[in-house]
Amino acid sequence: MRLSQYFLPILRDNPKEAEIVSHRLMLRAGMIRQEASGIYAWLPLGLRVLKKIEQIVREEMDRAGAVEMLMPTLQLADLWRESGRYDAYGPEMLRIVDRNKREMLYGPTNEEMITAIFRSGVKSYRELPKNLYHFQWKFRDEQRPRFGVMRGREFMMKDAYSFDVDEASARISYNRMFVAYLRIFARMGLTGIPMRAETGPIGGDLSHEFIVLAETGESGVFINKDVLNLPIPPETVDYAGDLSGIVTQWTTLYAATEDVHDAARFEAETPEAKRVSTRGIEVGQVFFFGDKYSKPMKAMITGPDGVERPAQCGSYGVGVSRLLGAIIEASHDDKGIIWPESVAPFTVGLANLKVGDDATDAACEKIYAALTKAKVDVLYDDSDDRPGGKFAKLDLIGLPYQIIVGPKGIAADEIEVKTRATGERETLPLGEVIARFSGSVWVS
RNA sequence: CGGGGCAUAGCGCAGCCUGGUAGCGCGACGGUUUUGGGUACCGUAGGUCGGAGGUUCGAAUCCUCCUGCCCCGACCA
Repeated sequence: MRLSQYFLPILRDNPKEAEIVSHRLMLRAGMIRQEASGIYAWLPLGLRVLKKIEQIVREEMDRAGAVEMLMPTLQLADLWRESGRYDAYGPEMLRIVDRNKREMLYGPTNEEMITAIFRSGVKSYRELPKNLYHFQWKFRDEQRPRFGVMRGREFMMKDAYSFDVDEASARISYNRMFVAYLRIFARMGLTGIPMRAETGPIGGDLSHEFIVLAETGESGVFINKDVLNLPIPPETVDYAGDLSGIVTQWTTLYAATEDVHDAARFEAETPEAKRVSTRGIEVGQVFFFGDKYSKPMKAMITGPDGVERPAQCGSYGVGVSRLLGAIIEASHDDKGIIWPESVAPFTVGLANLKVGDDATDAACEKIYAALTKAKVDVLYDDSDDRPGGKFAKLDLIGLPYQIIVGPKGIAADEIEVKTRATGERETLPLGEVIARFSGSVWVS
């Protein structure tokens, strides 16, 4: 992409409304624009990252055996009356009346709808288990939106719903999601730590929140720091096999948010030197809730014994739009964002330091064409901005690699390649730069 | 939802107390400079002062109401 054709409204000053670093950087880097309190337009650069995150989640969900679909944002109030939640949900739910005076709502979640869909299509235990998911915008009319996309009113969420014949098999479904979540966050360069969460009236041990550690996080957390070094399940993990060993490994060491924190137990289980008390951002949650919706909504399954029982269900959320904020909180410096390569909006930023100089222009065009052909995402800064401005802009938007082409370097057949994360620079001849980034053996 | 604040040019702000018809920095645009970590100089454009009403000869400025936004707390993916 040529910057001259792109839409990248960089802000040089900090907008006064942005308090925390991820919010400031997203506004300054031209990723989002606020349209109303807690509601954002996703500008081209922000949308690219959102899509990258979505794709990682999709790949891991599919790998774990879940099936993608798409449910609408608007739902009928009557559906929510079936579960009793229409009245139970407070003013957080945005209620809408259509032209025919039908009561509707902008969905804050989809348990009711998925249960209705499921019950119309599945009747027998032979068709189970099932896990259906979608990516969709949700709306919760928060009393106090803040922190940019980390706590907006409109937000993108991946929500999955599992259906099983009994609790034992539901536990297997739960474990699959648990393992998939470990991989999802790791692929984004985050350590998503599963923590004991409140299970509400259902009880049991099948509820975990996945938390990314960050000083600016909204909840206090207490962990045994060894949990940070546990192994992430590999891509080849067998989702058809027994995953309970992995789940046990990740749930044995102490890790809990302040709501469920048990100080006495923390101290008893965790050597003093290993105790860490910090803050975190919730980026996902896995939850088994049994027949909470399937029972009142009569989503019945006939078992092998011929008896009908409500399906045993769980739901599994990932805060997709919130993850942008979480990743930036975890990965930035005083110059700007440092994107992990897996979610970066572009892999390479190509800076032409002297647009109009024949040799520099030609070298940039050659690199741009070669990398584009090799399917490397390149943002080519072909503007006539000052060199200093280009450097600052590339550092701000945080692309993993910068290829810097100027007349001085070209004269010596030297092109500078800078790695954003480390600040490391090396100079290479043009041919090697192209080979390095377009070769199939590229090592980052 | 309780408490506190803000609203003046694209962004950040001054002017308001003590009414006299709007200003600064950055950015944008046009030049000069040909430049390797947001360069310097010259010039230009851009604002119904959030909205409505009121007081006054006269309101960005004083009064009332409304709207939007932010911060602290309670609440939350």
